[in-house]
Formats: sequence, structure tokens, C-alpha cells
Amino acid sequence: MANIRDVAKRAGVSVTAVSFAMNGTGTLSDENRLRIVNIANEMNYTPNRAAQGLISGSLNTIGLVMPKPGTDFSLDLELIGEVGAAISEMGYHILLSWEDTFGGKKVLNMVRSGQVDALCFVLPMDEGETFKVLNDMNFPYVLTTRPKEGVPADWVDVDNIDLGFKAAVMLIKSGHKGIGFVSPGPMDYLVSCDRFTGYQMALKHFDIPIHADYFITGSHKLEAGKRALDHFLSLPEKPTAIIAGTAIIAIGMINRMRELGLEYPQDISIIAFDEFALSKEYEITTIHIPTQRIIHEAFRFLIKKMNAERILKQTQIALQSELYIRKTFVPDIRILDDWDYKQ
Amino acid sequence: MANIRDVAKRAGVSVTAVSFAMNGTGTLSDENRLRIVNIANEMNYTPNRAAQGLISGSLNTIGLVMPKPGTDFSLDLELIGEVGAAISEMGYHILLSWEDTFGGKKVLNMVRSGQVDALCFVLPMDEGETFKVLNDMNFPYVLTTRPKEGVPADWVDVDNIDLGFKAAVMLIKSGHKGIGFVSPGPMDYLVSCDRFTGYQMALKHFDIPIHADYFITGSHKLEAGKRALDHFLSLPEKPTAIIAGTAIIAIGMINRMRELGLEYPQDISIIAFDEFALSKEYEITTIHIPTQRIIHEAFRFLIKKMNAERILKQTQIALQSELYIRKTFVPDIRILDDWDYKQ
DNA sequence: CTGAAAGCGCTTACAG
DNA sequence: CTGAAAGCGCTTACAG
Repeated sequence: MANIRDVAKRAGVSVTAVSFAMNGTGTLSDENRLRIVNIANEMNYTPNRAAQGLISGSLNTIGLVMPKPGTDFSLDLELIGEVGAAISEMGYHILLSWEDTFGGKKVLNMVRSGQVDALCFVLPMDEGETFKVLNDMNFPYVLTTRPKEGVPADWVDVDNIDLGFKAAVMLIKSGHKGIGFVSPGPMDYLVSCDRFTGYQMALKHFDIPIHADYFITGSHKLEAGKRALDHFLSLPEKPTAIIAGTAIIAIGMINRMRELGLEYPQDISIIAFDEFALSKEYEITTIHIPTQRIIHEAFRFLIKKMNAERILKQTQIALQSELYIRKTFVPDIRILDDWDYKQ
Repeated sequence: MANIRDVAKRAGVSVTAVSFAMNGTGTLSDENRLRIVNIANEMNYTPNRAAQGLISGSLNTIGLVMPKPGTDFSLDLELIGEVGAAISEMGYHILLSWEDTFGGKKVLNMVRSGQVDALCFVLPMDEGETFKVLNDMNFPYVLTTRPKEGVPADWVDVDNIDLGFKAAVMLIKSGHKGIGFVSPGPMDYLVSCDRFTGYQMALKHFDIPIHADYFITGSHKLEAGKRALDHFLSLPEKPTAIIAGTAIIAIGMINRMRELGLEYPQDISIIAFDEFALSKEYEITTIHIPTQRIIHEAFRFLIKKMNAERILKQTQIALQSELYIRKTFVPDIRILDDWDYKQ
């Protein structure tokens, strides 16, 4: 592979001149500049990134930290495609890294070895210690999952407590008192916890007693919805509305309802979190989590922080989510002051 | 950030000693080695990757080249999670890059700048020129999408011509003569083409005339399935079986059949390509494309090529796919010699 | 306008 | 067992 000295030799100039020509810097006659660039192209010369990185102290790379496989979590690459391509255009690269939700050691090594200039965590991280270190270094990072209260981290996410609250309030205001809540499982720990917390706050706010039987955990499978529905129907006081942690759970419930000859929303109303390919087909009223916007905002913040002259203070961005009103639950739009909604 | 000289100073040794200690190389008294490593840890010293990369001539990075957003193509990060994590353990990093399906310039720059040691293209690339250059450099790369015939590239994929052929043969042997074929759209160009080619070969082989009306293109939406079905039903000679390019198309068809009171497989048999979250729920007989295994094999090949002493010859791996027999079409297992199947 | 030289942070022969 | 020195491929003051 040709290096800068080879080009210089061939062009009969110094390496300085080649560097100037390639980077459009320095003072160089137009004639020489053009001639050198042409020779460089002919020779397929591309400056070595490691060398450039050593000098500039940066590899122009943003790390994307994801959970280790086996976690009940997945990210579609298409989601980061748009923002990733945009970042590409800006000359940054995106490096993938896998971490468990508690770790952080590997991540700090990446930072300290100058491998990355910024970090985007698309996993729930419990490790406050890591963020403290990053904060002290004023290193740009962001979580796309809101951490536990009190963890001093920069994040962009929706406010899941608020979403749980608003979902329950919407059902209560529509006359429901028995409201079931199905969580996709303990893996989604904080997200589900927060939504459930919000749900409980709403019940309390309206003086509705909280039934332990109205809360059930499942999984990300259809089966979980079926089981949840059967469970709720087995109760002496059946809930009339259910908040489903995911669309898959809602679909599982709907399939089961069909088997049993039950109809929505008359027999049971359903609201689900997160949109899925067939949410519309199944007519599920959905609280749509704007994942794409979260990723966008997260990277926007990263870029801003990387270019910031001064130290930015803690940044925590809670995005609004949107309510897609379909048939499994149709609220009176007069109670939707708090929502961005789409019918 | 501490560098090797800082550590050397603090430990009262030479930088050579520190380098030896960190890398476990050279000759160093155990006592000194341990003492130096401890001091390095205390100082949070991590060797600079750019400097290491400059010396070793490698950043230990594998580039993952994906299509630009807006393409009808998507990859779930979970799919590369397992292999990505494994590669992580081996000390390699994965760098994301977006390319259009024709390009290649940017990719060559990444190679020439020493940014990547290998390349995995998870997009259909038409640009044979790029591969020729890579071949000449003996640079390790692999496509997870089989290129056009005659393009001299290393790839791992299923054999879509064969799949189209076998799918049609299976239907023909089951007595079907009118066989519809729905492609998800022109974007999937080669994949769909190949499957369709195989389908035509099968018809020819059994002397069944090829009906232009039996082939229709759609999209990756439910709507496409509905439209396709309506189209086929409008024909004077309606097909009795349909090969659907994707599960979504099959679901769209099934939903439409339900509306019309039609039943599978009595009224119409369906085989779909690609498994989807609800394929099982919809009882779709599916030709499962083993994407995960493709990715695995692709990276395995890359690792092998990176470590190869000698030049490896062109490598083209066609993986078997599996037939999931469900209710939309139930073949007699006696005609399934050519298939790995699962009931 | 041009080039010789220093230096980024490492590793690795090589000399002691 | 240890360290001074050269060098990886660049960029950037600095001198001419």
C-alpha cells in the first residue's frame, strides 16, 4: 500500500507538500496541489487512519453499546440507519460493542485507549460508577434508556412513569376501574417498573384500590398474552381493561379472545405499548414509543457535546410519545389533552 | 490521560519495560512486571489504540457494510449479536458503514486507509469492480447476498434459484398446476429474480406452461398480499397454490381469504419465504432462510481468511434452508427428499 | 511558496 | 534482566 513518502517521491516534492495537498491546508501553488492530488489518486493513496488518529488524538468514532445477546432486547439496524448514515457523512464512524447491563470496564477501556470519541448506550445500564467516571472526564455519552433515579447520567428517552400514568388515567376517565397490567418480563426491568409505577400512581390518584392480581409478568411471546388473559378471566372480579407491555402480548390476548368469542372493546379494552408490524392489522390502540426519534436526539446530543467548547451540564431529555387510537380501545378525545394522538 | 511515559516515570523504569509488562512480552522480572501493571492500573493507563494500530498496521476492525436507509432491507442487530459478541471476545471490533448497492468507493478508502482488516457486505452489491480490487489485494471480505452470476466475489448465502425450484417442484408434485408467485418488489432484485428463475425452471421441467398472469410484484406490506390474492382470484384460471415472497405477503393473503370465506389449504395452498414473528400463529408453511447461520458462516470465513497464511481461493458457500411445514400447505413427506424439514 | 525536522504513543530489534 | 534508539505514517510549527 502506498504511503505519503511514496507519493512525495513520485511527485518529486516533500511529504509536507503531499499532506498539504491531501488536506487542502498550508500554502501550495494550485498547480502543485492539483498535480499531487492526481498522483495520489493514481497511486490509490489514502492517508493511514491510525497515523492520523495518533496525531489528532481521535479516531472519529462513536461507540454504540448494546446488550449482550440473550437479553430480551433487540434493536433493528434500520432504526439507526438514517442517523448512522448522517453521522457517516460527517466523517464519524460507528463502532459496535456488547456489554452486559452491569458492566462498564470494557467501555472505559475503549474510552481510555482513544478508540472512541463518544458513546451511545442503547441498553439499560445499572452501573452509576461508569457514568461518574465519564462525567469527570467530561466525556460525551448518552443513554437511550433512562437510568434509575439519582444516577447522574445523560439520557434521552420517553418518561415511562408518565406513560404508565397517562395510560391508566385515560382508562379510568373512560370508566374503567378494573385495569390489568401485563409486563413483558423482568428483563425490561426499569422500563416496565416505571410504567407500572405510573399505573399505580394513577390508581392512587383516583382512589382506586390496587389489586395484586391485576399485575402479571410474562414474556415477549404470544403465549404470554394468552396466559395473561386466562389469568385475568379466572379472577372473581375480572378487569375490564388491560394495559399490555408489548403489541405481541396484546395480539396473544386478542387471539385468545377470539377463541373465547370475546370482543373488544366491549368485553375488554386493550392498550399496548410499542408499535409492531401488525399492530394496525390487529387494530390495537397503541402508545407508540418513538425509538427512531430517541436515537436521533441521542446522537444529536453527542455531536453537540463533542463540539462543545465548554462543559455542558447534565442533559436529560424526555420525549413525548404518540397515541395511536385504533379499535381495542377508543377514548373520548375530550379526555386526551395530555396526548399527541392519531386516529 | 496517562501515556506510557507517565507510567514509566512513576514506576521508575523505561517505556520498554512498561510495554513489556502490559503486553506480557519481553524478559522482565516477575516482581517488576507485577509492580508496573499495578501502577498502570492505578493510573488508569490503557495503551493508545491509534499508536498500536500504526505499528501493527491493523486496527483489528471488521467493517459491516449495510445498505443506505430507504432501501427495502433491514437487519436486526440481534442477528449479529451472537457472532458480534464472539468476535468482540477475539479482540476485533465491528464498524458500521452504509453504502448504496452500486457504490464501493468509500469502502475501498476504508480498506486503503487501514481502517478495516476485513469487510462483510450485508447488502446486495452490483459492483463487480470493487470485488476485483479486493481480490487483487487478497483482502478478506464476504457478501451475505449472492451476487450476479460471474461476479468474482466470496459469498455465503442460500441458493435462491434452487429454493424457487424446489418450492415449485414440491407444489407440482402435490398436484398443483396453477402456481402463483408473488415477489415483494423490485428492490429485492436478485433474490426475487433467482427464486422466480427457479420457479420457472421447475415449471419447464414438468412441461407446465408459464402464465405471465401468475407472477405479480408487490411490497413488504400486508396490502401487497391482499392485492395479489384479489388479482389471482380475478383470473379465469385461478392458481391453486401461491408462493409468497415474504410472510407478510402471506399474512395479507390469509387475511383476505378469511374475509372472502376461503380456506387453506383446500381453496388455496400457500408457501412463504422467510420466517416472521407471527408465521407460526398464522400457520404458514415456510421456507426458512437461515440468516443467523449465514452471518455466522460469513464471519467465520472472514476470520479464517484473515489468519490464512496462503491465498485462499474463491469461496462460495450455499447453505441449506429448512422447510417448516404448517397448515397453509402440507406436502406428502414422501416427496421431501430434497428438504430439511420440520413439522 | 516549499521542505527539513520534531513529535503523536506506542513496539521491537538491539546493545549492554 | 533492562533501557536507549529507531521507526510506524502522518501533521504541523518553523525556517528558508
